[in-house]
Amino acid sequence: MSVTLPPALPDAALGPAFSPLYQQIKALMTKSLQHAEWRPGEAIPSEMELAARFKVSQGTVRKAIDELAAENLLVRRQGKGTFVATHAEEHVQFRFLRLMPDTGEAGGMTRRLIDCKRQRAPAEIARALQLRVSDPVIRVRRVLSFRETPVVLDDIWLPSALFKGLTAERLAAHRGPMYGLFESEFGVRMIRAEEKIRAVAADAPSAAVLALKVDAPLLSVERLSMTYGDKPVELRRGLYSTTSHYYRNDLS
Amino acid sequence: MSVTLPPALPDAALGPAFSPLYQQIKALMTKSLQHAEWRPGEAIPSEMELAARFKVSQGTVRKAIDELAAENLLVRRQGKGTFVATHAEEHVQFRFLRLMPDTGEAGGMTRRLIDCKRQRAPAEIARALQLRVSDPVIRVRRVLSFRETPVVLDDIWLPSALFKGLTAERLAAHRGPMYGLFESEFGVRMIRAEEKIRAVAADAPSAAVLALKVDAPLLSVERLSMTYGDKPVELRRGLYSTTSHYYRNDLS
DNA sequence: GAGTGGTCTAGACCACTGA
DNA sequence: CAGTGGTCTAGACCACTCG
Repeated sequence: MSVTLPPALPDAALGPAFSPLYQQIKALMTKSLQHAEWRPGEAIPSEMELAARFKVSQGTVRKAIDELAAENLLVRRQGKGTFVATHAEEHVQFRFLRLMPDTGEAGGMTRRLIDCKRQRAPAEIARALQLRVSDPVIRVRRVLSFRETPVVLDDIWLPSALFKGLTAERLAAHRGPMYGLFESEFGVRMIRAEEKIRAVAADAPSAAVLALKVDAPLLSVERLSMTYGDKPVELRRGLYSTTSHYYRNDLS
Repeated sequence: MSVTLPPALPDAALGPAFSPLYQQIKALMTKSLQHAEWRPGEAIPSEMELAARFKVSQGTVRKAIDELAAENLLVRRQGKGTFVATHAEEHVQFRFLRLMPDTGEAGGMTRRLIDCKRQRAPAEIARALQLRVSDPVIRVRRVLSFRETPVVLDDIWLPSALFKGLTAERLAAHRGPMYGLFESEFGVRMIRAEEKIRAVAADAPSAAVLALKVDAPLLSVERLSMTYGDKPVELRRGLYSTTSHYYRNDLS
């Protein structure tokens, strides 16, 4: 590998035009992940092998892996190897759902599918997902319950183009987190997400599902999830009942 | 420095009992920060100087600094040096306040102090701040407004022992973020915080201050802030109006 | 014991800052 | 220009896992 990149344009083009070697390696490795050369749950080649492949030192590969691990794309396990992160594992189940019960541990949520149907993307949804208006989308509604008590009402929009063949049956049959299904069945891996949180009053249908009074205060959590290259692939609006749960956030 | 630590107890005591050199260096540097040998905004010694002081290689110091920078305790500036992070700077003003206007940029918030008085800690506050019940605390109430519109009502509890001499006058006189004042005037630096977020209905007094109707839905943001050693030093309950703002969170 | 990631070193050179 | 942090290398050794 060379440290300097050939300039894509004459020097007139601005910009740093300098990228450290390990960043170039990181970009190459990200492509291997994106193109599913390495699949979720599998081990990637050892640091030594990668160093040989890219013709750099182990330390340089290491720094690239460090950053990918910091971004939760890879997981290192000493003595075993470096693995592609997956949403299927137990201990990462609640990386995206930040709702905690007032007392006790996270987890123990049960899912109930309400419906799953195809429709045309409304303007607002299309814009968020970078689709054309009236492009086909799949809309999923479901409820999460904690010990028989409904706590979350989710309304999920997915681009049909990426999730061909997703049906209510397949959703209902699936065990484990939804992002695990997306990953294993559709090759769509959620990397990061942005949430916008507001307080709203429950409307009649939502109140009914969540067993609350109309106008009860609810957390509205609008989540836009991105895959590789910051491409948005899911828009989700959750209504969270916070009578015995809270949304947890760590600032640092 | 030696890599192995002398065992504090006979081998019967469990535990890894192995701490890498750079972690030991990191701990020493954290103490220098905690004891104000290096003050917010100032430069710490160069990597070479620290390597000489601790009798390790530059790379080892570097790794320690890397972690402290990742935890926002230090800030690296290429060509200039490594600096102690501070809450006084512009670009970190909104590291802790995650409220964004629906349209436009963050910032532009004005503060108005409602009151600041001494009282005895109620049980719940005492527990969170790890004080004894009825230990003296300072309670501050204030409003944040965005373009003349009140948006946040904060209720803040501080242990009197740490903030001796904090008065309404000093609070009112101060420009810039409150955490900047705590840092420069009281030597208390907020390192990280945990927030618990719920949706609640506005009570009459809160509604009046925020110019909303009674029972309007509000975000209740309960923040526990910690200083070095994860010692809790502030409990804050904010009520956020989310009619034209939202709480932003990034998941990754 | 062989293979993995994790630590540590010493030295070279690069990019950035400011006097 | 000297001094800072940032990158890269080559090699040694350590801690962990598993057969």
